[in-house]
Amino acid sequence: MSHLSVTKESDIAASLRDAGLRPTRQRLALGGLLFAKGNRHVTAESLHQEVNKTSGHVSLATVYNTLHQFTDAGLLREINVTGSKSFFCTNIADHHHFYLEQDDELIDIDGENIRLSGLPTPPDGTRIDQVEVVIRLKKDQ
Amino acid sequence: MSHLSVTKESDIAASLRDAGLRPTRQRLALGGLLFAKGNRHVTAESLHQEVNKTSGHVSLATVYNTLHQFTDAGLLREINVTGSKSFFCTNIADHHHFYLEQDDELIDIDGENIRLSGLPTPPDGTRIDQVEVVIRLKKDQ
DNA sequence: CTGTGTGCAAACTCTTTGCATAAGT
DNA sequence: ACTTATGCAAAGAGTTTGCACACAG
Repeated sequence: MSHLSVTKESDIAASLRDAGLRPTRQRLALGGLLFAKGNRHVTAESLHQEVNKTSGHVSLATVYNTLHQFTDAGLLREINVTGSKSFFCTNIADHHHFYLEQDDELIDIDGENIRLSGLPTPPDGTRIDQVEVVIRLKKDQ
Repeated sequence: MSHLSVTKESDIAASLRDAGLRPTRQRLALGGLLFAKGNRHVTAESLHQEVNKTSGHVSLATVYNTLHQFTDAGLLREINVTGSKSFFCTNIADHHHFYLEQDDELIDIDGENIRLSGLPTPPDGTRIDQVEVVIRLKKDQ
């Protein structure tokens, strides 16, 4: 339950504590990469490579664990556009995505711009958890 | 390039030939299951089990190959809602989906009912390939 | 100290691939 | 006959798990 563009390490530590997560070296390193700059879209693999180039070593298993813990804590959102890997998105506000098929890359679309009308009512006994709009883009030619 | 609710085996054979696919026993069996009844959502695994209960044996690799060939031919649409497996949908008209998280199940939403407004223009050099709306549903309580 | 967190390697799921055999035209 | 399709088993990608060791409070 925190702000998104937390820059100072102490703020990240506080967000982690709020989420019931001990601010370990690994979590601080990953949180630093994820929340320092603006909105980002990472995969476990891409974040793993990044953290091991900049901060110290973090194992891939820990990257997976941490991404899921951050997601459960509401600090990240998980997005699935391809059948294989998952993206994790640091923008937890209501928003949608362009997906550049050739580059396998996501681009945020601000949520307030898009309006959906004519949604049918969900089946009985269910409620809407999330509305995901993915606009797949192909490069011209 | 064909109709969806093809019932007769000869029609399926014709659709396959139109798509440049030889009407083999396996493709006819899978096509029969996919296109005989109304709109369906299958996974490779579910279709594999189904075909091996009803028609003769078809290997899982062939089910995968066939699903992709049918998709390339425009007879199916591939949908990704979870990071792991893919769904294949026999409804190739413009439409969207409810996703029942607890049951890992898709439900069609007719495309003409939903209207999206406020879509930003795609980045330069790209064009919209497809707009996918997935409404994730949770069961009450 | 005590309980969490981490790293490694192995396991697991879904999917793709290589190659010999079978089947369609 | 000639070509394409199939089946199997192996390999591949992405992810998860079990367990011993390390670290935070």
